Amino acid sequence: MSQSDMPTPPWERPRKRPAPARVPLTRERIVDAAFVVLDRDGYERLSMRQVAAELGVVVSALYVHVNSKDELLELMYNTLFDDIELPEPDPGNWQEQVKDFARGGRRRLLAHRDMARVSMGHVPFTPELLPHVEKLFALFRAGGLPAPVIAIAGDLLSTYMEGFTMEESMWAERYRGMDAKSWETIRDEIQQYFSSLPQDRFPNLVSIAELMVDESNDYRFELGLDIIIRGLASYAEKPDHPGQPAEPGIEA
Amino acid sequence: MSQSDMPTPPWERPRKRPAPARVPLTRERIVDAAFVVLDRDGYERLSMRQVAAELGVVVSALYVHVNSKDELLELMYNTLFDDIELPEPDPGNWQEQVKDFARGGRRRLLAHRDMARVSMGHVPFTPELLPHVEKLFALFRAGGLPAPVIAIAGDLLSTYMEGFTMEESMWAERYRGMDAKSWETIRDEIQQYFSSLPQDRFPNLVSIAELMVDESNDYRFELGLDIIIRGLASYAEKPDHPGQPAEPGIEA
DNA sequence: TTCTATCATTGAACGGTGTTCAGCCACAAG
DNA sequence: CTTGTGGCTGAACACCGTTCAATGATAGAA
Repeated sequence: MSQSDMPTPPWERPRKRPAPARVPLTRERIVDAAFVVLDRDGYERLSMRQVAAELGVVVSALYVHVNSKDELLELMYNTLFDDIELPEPDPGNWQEQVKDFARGGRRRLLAHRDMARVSMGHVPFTPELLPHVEKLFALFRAGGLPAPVIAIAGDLLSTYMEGFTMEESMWAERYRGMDAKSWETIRDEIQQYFSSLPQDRFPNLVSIAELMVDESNDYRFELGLDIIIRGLASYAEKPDHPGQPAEPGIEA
Repeated sequence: MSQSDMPTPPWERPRKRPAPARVPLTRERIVDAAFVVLDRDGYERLSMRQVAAELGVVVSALYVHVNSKDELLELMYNTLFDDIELPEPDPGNWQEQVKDFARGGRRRLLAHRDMARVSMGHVPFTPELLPHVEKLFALFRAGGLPAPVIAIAGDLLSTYMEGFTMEESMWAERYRGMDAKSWETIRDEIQQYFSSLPQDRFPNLVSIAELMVDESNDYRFELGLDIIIRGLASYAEKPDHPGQPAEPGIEA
């Protein structure tokens, strides 16, 4: 550290390996540094230059290991699927298994600041992500869902996960750095704003507003999940009662 | 046009009002120009400077009417709700009414290139948008949905709309400017890629893949919509059979 | 040990971006 | 005719993603 700042004395022959000097740059170290920047500064300030600075390196060094910022963001997106262990499909428990998948997804998205924004606009169709999609589809299959329903169920689930988390973190971002007390104040102000709307023109908004502020995000996420799962389950071909595979366009 | 390029002859006294010279800048004209740029160049190239150029004006002139690029994007987002006419709630037809709302939303999102990206990350809670939210909530209310379900149903529907359309236009963007023939080729390649996956490791992916390529986006969107509506309807308090308001966590 | 080839890393540059601000100039009010 | 006022200009600031010639250190060959 401080040694390298000293001028080299003339009698000191340059050593073979002066030190482990620099840890070599790798894709993994770059992704790690990107997460440090993301967590500290947020998505808007996540730049190649900041990542390079975090690694104590000049920006162009990054481009040896990563082709573009887009590619770096994709690498960050891929980490969402690291260490996921989807369970063996259990036909009697597929609904809870699917829910657990979604809960885990939300947890991972919330683990890094603005991660939902990184995730948005990526599709898990890269080769290393396909096994996970396959296992999710297996859960749906175990539930007896017909093929066309499975083909859309993944999108439905992941857009909900990402969209909900996105909204969630947008609010978190807007009031970042507030202590619990001023957040209480804000919450009251929001609630009061909705309550102050003319009751005759916005009856539903007014009556719903307190729910949207009072209920925890966990509860709301869980409820949305239930709605989706119920909708999916309504298409299940019961092993006991086959037929009625329920074409779209036919009302329940 | 060409006259203004000519040097002014010395005998020509400067006229009081040489012409209606410039149409004055307004928020509306700026938003219109922004859409021209968006449709022509896409989201990535939508910059304040490009919008200014489109109006034949220097970039800093925009900031007299618009506080930031973010505000301009919000103005663009708000146009999604222009001229929407939500119908009077019909309890017997609420499901179709809600679907129509979603279909209209998708149509509007697809009407401008990359509009889904603009929309993403905005929440319809500005004062001018609240009436539309109110009317949507009224449809849910007419369907007999309990308050907590209504409070999440809007999010569910809009994240699906935006997420689906987003994915849809990402594919469109990737193969922009291709004629129908080469698109057929691409489609075959995608299908062949999925079919070439090892059948023993990806049985579901392989069997679903052809659906995801064959079925039209319209069909898939409609199916996802059906799933959501069915899930919502399962929470409806039937006027005939009250009770069982269906708390989340209770399986259907 | 010395030379050499390779490749990660540097530093500078290019052409963009959002945003600010002192000044200018046309127009409307007094 | 004078005086504001306010929309517009042009220049500047501090960033951004990306490229590329030159450099430096390392590993292998001689």
